[in-house]
Amino acid sequence: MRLNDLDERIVHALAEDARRSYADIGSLVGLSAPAVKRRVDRLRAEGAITGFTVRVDPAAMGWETEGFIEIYARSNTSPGTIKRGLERYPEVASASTVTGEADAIVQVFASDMRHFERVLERIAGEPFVERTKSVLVLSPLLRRFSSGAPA
Amino acid sequence: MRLNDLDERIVHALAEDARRSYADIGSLVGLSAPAVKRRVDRLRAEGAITGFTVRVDPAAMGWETEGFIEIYARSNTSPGTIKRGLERYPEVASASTVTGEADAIVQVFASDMRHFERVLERIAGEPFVERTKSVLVLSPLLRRFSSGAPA
DNA sequence: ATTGAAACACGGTGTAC
DNA sequence: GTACACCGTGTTTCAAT
Repeated sequence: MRLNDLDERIVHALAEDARRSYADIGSLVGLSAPAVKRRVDRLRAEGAITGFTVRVDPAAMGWETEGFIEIYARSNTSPGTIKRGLERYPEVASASTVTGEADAIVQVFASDMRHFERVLERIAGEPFVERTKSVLVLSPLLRRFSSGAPA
Repeated sequence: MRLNDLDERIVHALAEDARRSYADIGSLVGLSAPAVKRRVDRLRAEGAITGFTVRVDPAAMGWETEGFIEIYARSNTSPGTIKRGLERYPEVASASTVTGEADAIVQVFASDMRHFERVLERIAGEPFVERTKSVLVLSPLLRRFSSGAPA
C-alpha cells in the first residue's frame, strides 16, 4: 500500500498535532474539510493510520529510567518465542529482532534503577535468553514522535 | 511532578485512543466530561501530556527499513552537539546518549536499504562522529505505543 | 479547590451535488 | 472534489459541595 503526496501531508499534519481540525489540515494541503476526513477515514480503514494516541512525558508518568537490552537468544529460538516472552512485561515499550551479534533489541522503561534491574534480571532469566547486554539511557536527545513510554 | 491515580487512568485511556470523548473517559474513571477536560488541560499545561499524535504503519508511509546506529563520538563532544547534528536528519526518529562503549543510540527509518546506507554514511561523516556501529531491524516484534516512525 | 449540570458554539459527519 | 445542514462533542459558565 503506497500513499500519495496529499495523504502523506495529511498524516504529517496529524503526526504533529492529531487534534488539528480537518478544516485546518485542509487549508494546509489545499482540500476542504470533508475531503480531508474522507482521506483520513480511508487511511484508517487501510491500516496506514492505526490509531490516535497521546505524547507523554515519561518522567511525569513515573518512568524515570530508560534503557536498551540486547538479547542473545539460545540457538533455534523463533522470533515468535521472543515476542511471546517479552509481551508479558509492561515495562517493554518495543522490541525488534536485529542483524548483528545480538538477536533482539528491547526498549525498557522503568520507574527507577532498582525497577530496571529487576526487569533486566527477569528477562535474563527467561528460558530462551542465553545472555544479555544492556545500556542505560543518559538523556533522550530527540524523540520525534510519541514518547515511546508506557502509559 | 507526580500524577495521581485519576490522572494516570485518564492518560492511559488517551494513550489507547486519543479520540475517546471526555464523557467516555469520564464514565471510565468516574468523572463528568468537564472534569476530565479540566484535568487534561492541566496535564497539558504542566507538560505531562506533550501533545496528540497519530499511530502510523511505517511500511504504509514508505519507511520499510529500520535500524539502530550506535555513535562513538570524538572526545569532548557535548550531548547538545550530537543533538544539533542529528536533528537535521528527518530519518532520525529518536536519539539518546547512553552508558557503555557507545555515546549515543540513534533510531533511523529509511525507505530502503540504499536510503539507510546513505543516511548512515552521512551520519558517519559528521565531524563529531568518530565511528559508528549499526544494526538493521529484521522484524519489529512489539511496538506498544506509537510506531516511532517519522511522518 | 474541585465538582457536576446546563448553555453555547465549534467542528465532525453525512447527504446532495 | 465541494457546499451545506445537522448533531454530537468540546468548551465555558455557574452554582454547589
